[in-house]
Amino acid sequence: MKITIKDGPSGEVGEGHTVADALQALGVSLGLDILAARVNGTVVDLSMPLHGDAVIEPLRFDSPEGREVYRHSSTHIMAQAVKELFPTAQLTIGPALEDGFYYDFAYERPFTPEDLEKIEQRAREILKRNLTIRRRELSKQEAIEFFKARGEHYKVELIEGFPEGERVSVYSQGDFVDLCRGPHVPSTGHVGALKLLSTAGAYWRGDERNPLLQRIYGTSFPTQAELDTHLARLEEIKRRDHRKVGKDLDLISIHDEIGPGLVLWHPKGAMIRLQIENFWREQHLNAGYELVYSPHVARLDLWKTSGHVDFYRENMFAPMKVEGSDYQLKPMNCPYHIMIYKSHLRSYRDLPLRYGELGTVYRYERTGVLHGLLRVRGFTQDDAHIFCLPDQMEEEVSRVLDFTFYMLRTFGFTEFEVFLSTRPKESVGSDEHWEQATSSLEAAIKKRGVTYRVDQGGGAFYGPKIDIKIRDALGRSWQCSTIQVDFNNPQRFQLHYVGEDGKPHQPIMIHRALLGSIERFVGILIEHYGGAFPTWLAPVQARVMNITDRQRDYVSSVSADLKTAGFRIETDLRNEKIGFKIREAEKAKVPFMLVAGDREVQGKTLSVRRRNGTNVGDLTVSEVITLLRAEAAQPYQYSQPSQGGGLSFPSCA
RNA sequence: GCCCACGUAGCUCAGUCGGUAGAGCACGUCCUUGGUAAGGACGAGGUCACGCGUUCGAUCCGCGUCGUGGGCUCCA
Repeated sequence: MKITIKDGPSGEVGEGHTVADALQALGVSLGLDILAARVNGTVVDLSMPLHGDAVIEPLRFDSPEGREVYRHSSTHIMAQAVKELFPTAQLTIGPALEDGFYYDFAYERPFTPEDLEKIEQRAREILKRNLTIRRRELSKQEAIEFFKARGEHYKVELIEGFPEGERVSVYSQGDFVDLCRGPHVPSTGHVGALKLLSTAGAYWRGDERNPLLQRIYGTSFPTQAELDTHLARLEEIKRRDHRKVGKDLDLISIHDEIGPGLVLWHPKGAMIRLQIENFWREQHLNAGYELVYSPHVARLDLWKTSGHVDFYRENMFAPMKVEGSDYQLKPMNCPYHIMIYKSHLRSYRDLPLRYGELGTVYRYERTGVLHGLLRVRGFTQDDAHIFCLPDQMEEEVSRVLDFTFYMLRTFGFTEFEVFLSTRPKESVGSDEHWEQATSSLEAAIKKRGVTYRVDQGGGAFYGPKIDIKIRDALGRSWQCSTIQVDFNNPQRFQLHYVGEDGKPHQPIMIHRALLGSIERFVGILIEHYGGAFPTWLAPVQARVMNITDRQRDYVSSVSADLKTAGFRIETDLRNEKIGFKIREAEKAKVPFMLVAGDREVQGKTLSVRRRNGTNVGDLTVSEVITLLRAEAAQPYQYSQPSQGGGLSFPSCA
C-alpha cells in the first residue's frame, strides 16, 4: 500500500503495518515528540495497523490535536495514580481541556491538598515507569461485564448508553484500564512534566440532581520549562485579578451590607467609567444614535407584554407592590425603547431609528455564579435598539459591526472572534423571517471580510445573533458584544410604521451592546492592562511631587495649570523622600510622575518620569501639556460616515 | 441553588490543643528637607462575619445564617 507522509516522502509499506512502522519505514524517527498521527483525516494511535493507502501526518505537542492527545493521556496517568492510592475511587470521565485536563472520580470524600500532592508524586512515578499504552476493542456486552467486574459502575452506565452493536475501545497501561475512545500517546513516558492544580466538586453529567463527584484539575507539558512558563502565566493571571487590582487601586468595592453582586464605584473607578461613558456617548451621537433614559422600574404588565415574565422570570428580581399594582425592577431596557418608538405614529421615512442608553439593569443571578465585576446583579448595559425597515437590516448590522470593532480597538483589543448563532429548537417567528434575518447577518459579516464561525442553534428564541469575543493581553477570550435580531417584540408590542403604500408594516428590531456591561467591561480592562490604564482612561494622568518643602508653592501652581489644561492631576506635597513618593505613584499606576526640586523651580520645568521607569527629562510646563495631550489622545480617530460605507477593520479574525 | 474551603485591625496574614489577641503595610503625631520604587521614633486602631447552643468561661467546639473563593459546559 502507498503511504505518504504529509509534507514529506512517500513509499510502499506492507499491508497491516502500524502507523509507527510506516513512519519509521519512511524515515521519520520516532522520538518522544511524536504523540499520535492523523491518518486520512482521523487522529489515531501510532500503534494502529494500516490497511490501504494513506496520508499520514505525525502529531506533536505543537498542534491542537497533539496537545489534546497528550493531555488526555496525562489525565489517564493521573487516574491511574488515584486508583493506585485510592482503590475504592471509581472512574467516571476525564477529558483534555484547552490548557490542561481534569478527571472526575466518585469517592467517599473530597481529595485534600495532601492527597493531591501524593497523587501528583505517584503520577510522576508512572511517567518514569514508561508503561506501554494499549488499545483493545470489546463488544458492548463484554465491556459491560468487564467494568462491572472491576466495580466501575459509572463506566458501566456510560457503556449502557452506547448504541447497540457498537465496538467499545478500552485503553490500558500496566494494571490500569479505562474505557476511552482515544487516541493516546504510545507510553506513559511520552508525558514529560505534569502538575495537579486544584480539586473541585462536579456533578455526574453536570446535573445537580446527580451525585457529586470529586474533580481534579491538572496540566502537563513536554518539558519542565514549558510547564514553569505556564504556571508563571497562571500566577500573572492571579496577580492581575480585577478583584485584587480593583481593591488595591481603590476602584470599586462590593459589600455584604449592600448585597452580593452590587458594585460601589469609588472615585477612581468612577473616573475610569466616566471616561468610558463620555467616549461612548460622543461616539454614539457621531454614529447616528439618539440617546435616551428610562426608569429602573415599570409595571409588571409591561414585562408581561414583552414576554419577560414568561421567558425570563428566573433571572428577575421579585416584583414589588406599589399602590396595589405590581412593579418590576428592570432586567432589560428594550421595552422602554419600544415604548418610545410607539409614542408616535412612525413613517418609513423616519427609519432607521437608533435609541441608545447606558441602561442599568438588575438580574437575579444565582449566588454561586457571581464573580467580582464579571458577573453581578446590577449592571449597566451599553444598550441600543435599532428599528429599521427589512431592507435596511443588512446595512444597519454592517454599521454596528464596524462600530464595534472600532470601539473595541480603541480600548486596546486587537483580536476578535465572530460567531453567528442560528435558530434554536425553541423559537418564535416564521421560517422566512429567520432565513432572511440570518442571511442578512451573514451578509453583513461577509461584507466586512471578517472570518466567523456558525453556532448552529445558538440563537435567542426571538431571533439570530452575532456575538463577538475579544482576546485579552493574556490570551483569554471574553464575550462582550452582541447583535441580535428580534422578531418577537415588534409583534408583541404591535409595532408598525406607515409604508410607502400608506399601509402599516412591522419594523425590524435589532438589539445591540458593544461593550456588554460596563461593570464587566471594566473588569476585563483591569485584567487586560493589569491596572495600568492608558493615559486617556487613567483616573489620574499625572502626579506632581515636590522634593522638599521649598517647592510646595511651585508644585501647587503647576498642578493648577495642568488641571486648567484639562488633565486629571494629583499633587503629592507630603513630607516624604522622593523615592517614596515615586514608589507610591508607581503602585498607583499613574502614567506620569512630574517631579520638582530646586533645579526645576529655577528653570521653570518639571522632571518627567513615565510609569515604566523611563526618564523623559526636564520639560517646561507647556511642553508637559503638549506631551500629555498627545499621550491622552485615544488611539484611533474615527468618524462614522453619515450614510453607507464605513471604516472597516478587516484584520479581525 | 449544590459541594468543598474560607471569614481575625483599612489591607495582607499569624495565633489561641477553650481563659476576650499579634505582625508588617496603611493611618496619626513628632523628628528628618532627603533628587526618581520603602528615612526614623512614638501612637491610635479589633464585638476575632452574625445568631443560637455546649461550657464556670467561646474568636477557638457544634448547629444555623450571611458573605467570599474554587467548581458544578467543553461527551468514554
